[in-house]
Amino acid sequence: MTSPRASAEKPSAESVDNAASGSSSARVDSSGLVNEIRCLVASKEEMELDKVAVTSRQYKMQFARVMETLNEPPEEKVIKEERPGLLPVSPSSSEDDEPQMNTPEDPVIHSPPSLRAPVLGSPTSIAAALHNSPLNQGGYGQSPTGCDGENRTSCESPGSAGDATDPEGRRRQKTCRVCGDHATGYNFNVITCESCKAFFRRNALRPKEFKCPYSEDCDINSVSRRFCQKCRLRKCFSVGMKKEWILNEEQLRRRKNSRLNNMANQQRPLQNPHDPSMKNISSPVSVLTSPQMSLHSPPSRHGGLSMGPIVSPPSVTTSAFSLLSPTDSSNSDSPPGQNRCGPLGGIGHHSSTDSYDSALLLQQRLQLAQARQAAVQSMGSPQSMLQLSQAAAAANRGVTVDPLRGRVMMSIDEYQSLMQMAQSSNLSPMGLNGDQGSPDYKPNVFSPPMNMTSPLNGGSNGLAELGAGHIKHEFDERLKNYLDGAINDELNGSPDLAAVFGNGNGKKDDDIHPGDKLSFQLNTAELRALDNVREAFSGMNETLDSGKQRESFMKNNKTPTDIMNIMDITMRRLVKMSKKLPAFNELSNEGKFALLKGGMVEMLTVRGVTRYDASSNSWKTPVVPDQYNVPVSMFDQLNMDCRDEQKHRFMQFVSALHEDLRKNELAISLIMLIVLFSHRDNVNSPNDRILIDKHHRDYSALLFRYLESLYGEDARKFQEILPRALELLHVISDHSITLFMGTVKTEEAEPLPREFFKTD
DNA sequence: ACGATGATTATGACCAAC
DNA sequence: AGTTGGTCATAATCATCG
Repeated sequence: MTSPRASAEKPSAESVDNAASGSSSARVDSSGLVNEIRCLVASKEEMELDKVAVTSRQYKMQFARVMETLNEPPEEKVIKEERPGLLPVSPSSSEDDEPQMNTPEDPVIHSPPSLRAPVLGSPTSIAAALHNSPLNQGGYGQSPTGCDGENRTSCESPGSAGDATDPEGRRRQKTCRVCGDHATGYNFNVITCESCKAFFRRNALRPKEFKCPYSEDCDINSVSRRFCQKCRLRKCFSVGMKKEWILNEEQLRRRKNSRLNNMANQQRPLQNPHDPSMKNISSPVSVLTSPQMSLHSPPSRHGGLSMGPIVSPPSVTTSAFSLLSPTDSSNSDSPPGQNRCGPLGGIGHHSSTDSYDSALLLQQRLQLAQARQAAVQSMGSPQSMLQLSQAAAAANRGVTVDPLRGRVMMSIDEYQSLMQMAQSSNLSPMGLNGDQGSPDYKPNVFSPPMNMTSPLNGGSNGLAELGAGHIKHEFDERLKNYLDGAINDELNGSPDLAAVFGNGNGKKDDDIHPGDKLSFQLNTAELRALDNVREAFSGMNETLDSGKQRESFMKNNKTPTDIMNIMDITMRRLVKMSKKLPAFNELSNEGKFALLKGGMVEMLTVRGVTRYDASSNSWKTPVVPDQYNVPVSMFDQLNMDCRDEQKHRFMQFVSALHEDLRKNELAISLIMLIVLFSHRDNVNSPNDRILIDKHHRDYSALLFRYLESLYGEDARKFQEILPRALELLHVISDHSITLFMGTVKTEEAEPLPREFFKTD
């Protein structure tokens, strides 16, 4: 079912497509490339300024206007102009304000007042909307929809907004992982806003797919989220929201019954609830299937548990501690006979893995809870961050951490036996008493992926030692999501973190420096910077559901034209990624274009290395199903004058990068940024050149610090191999321009890659 | 063809329940 | 204290009628 409203609010797909793909006749060589990249740097909202056919010239003028607005700092004006939004916006008043827009074709007028007023009131609002990506939205007060009259809770005074010194301020500072709006907390496994939570709940289980009116890669922010349901829903899934956690009919029925039950009980306050004769009368639900047991714990979270007394702490910050002490268990906020006694009613079934998870989970939650508590108490202090990192790292080692701060439900017997099992293993419950666990423990949040051989531990890890290799990959993912969120939240709230790497606002040169007194432990600014990088690259692996590029991907025998179209996907995503980088946004427009132009092929190549699968001698990608890989033999179809040399260089580059590096997404992301910021020679502006140099150094340092945090002294070996690898990369890039020459049907190839590769 | 009206749909915010 | 679904208000479109 398509939303009439959504379609009405959408910018014209046609105009956007025209703008995004550009007019091939209008583009010539580098100027065409600039236009192409400009189209990508600008988002759909920007295209919406005028509903006119976008010719190249017109678009340049639009772009100049948009860029003017982009260059203005949004916060001040947004607050000032959106304060009136606190008042309810009546249709009449809004019409009075915008008579010139009163046309059904105008998408703006069809938007709710929350969008209309700021957009029309000032172009700065557009900038605010564009700045509202999860990355750029530094704090609570920046949301353009925050004071629009609809979102009343967001309309605090400027002084109170984003005040990181009080817990409430920190809570408000959470940003939705889907759209970047103000988040309320964890919903379906991910920190989201109310709106995305509701959207997900309503649509995640829908049998029919939405259709994207654009090109399947819509940018989702607090403004654009309504434009494309499909991309919004996909984003929800890609950030880790779990449809399995939406209550099913049975669970809803129980919940309803429970409510009725409670209401009935409240209406009979004088009746003795312990009177067995009353029980069956007052409760429509049998005690044996009391919904209280499972309401907040969908099966997938706790694996479902069988008969026996259960413990159901409502959250990690409260009941997790009470679980530690049997005497405290009586403090459960649930009435006796509900949470602590009685079965679950047969939802799901538990496996040994689940049980094991639960035991570890309890410990790890305790560690995280303590660390979080400490972090809240002394926000931003190195100690608290260290504690948080240690707990997170320990959890990471265990891998089976359920990322939820939700409830844990298990029988007391089960809990005790599993605690014993866990304690008898090497995973000591460090953090509870300051013990840092096993001797080989190296505190770090960004531990290498599971499949990464660490020089520090000789390829083993805590989990393997525990014989839990069968634990599902899903938990790994959930752990990552949770840690990302938890760390980000804590960091976001820290008053000491004003100097965030790359945002140009108070960044201190000494924020990142090897040889920190904490040894290889990453400091807060480094953690934050890595988080920024991770966020920026978060869209790179999103699945591709339809579109021309996907069709190219799905072909069995891919032609060079298909290869170009496939590259187009990555190119566009790389532009999007760049836009999310505070460091990139510091540059002038020309500087941005120069970097993208200069670094695109190199970044593509680096990306290609990470996707290279030696066993099948092909590239595999997460954006389409596994079987649709791209064989390296595709080189054989390319320009015979240079294809063999290029293939050889590529394979050299593959072997030049250590396997550990290739498998580490974050490290590869950093390398790509180093590559991106290594093209200052193409830039004229002295200011840009200085900034580019600085960011190049910063990202290089950050990569080394990151590797150092993983491998200690051994990180130097990576530092030694990188220069040669990057040199090789330059050669590949320099020789790539004619690689597709004479092999591509120009009219069928996407324009963006055609700008980088001569086709005829 | 046009405007008025009610129905339908999607969204977002708030809230109670647990 | 955090997360869930329910509920309501709002806005936009569609269908119908005069």
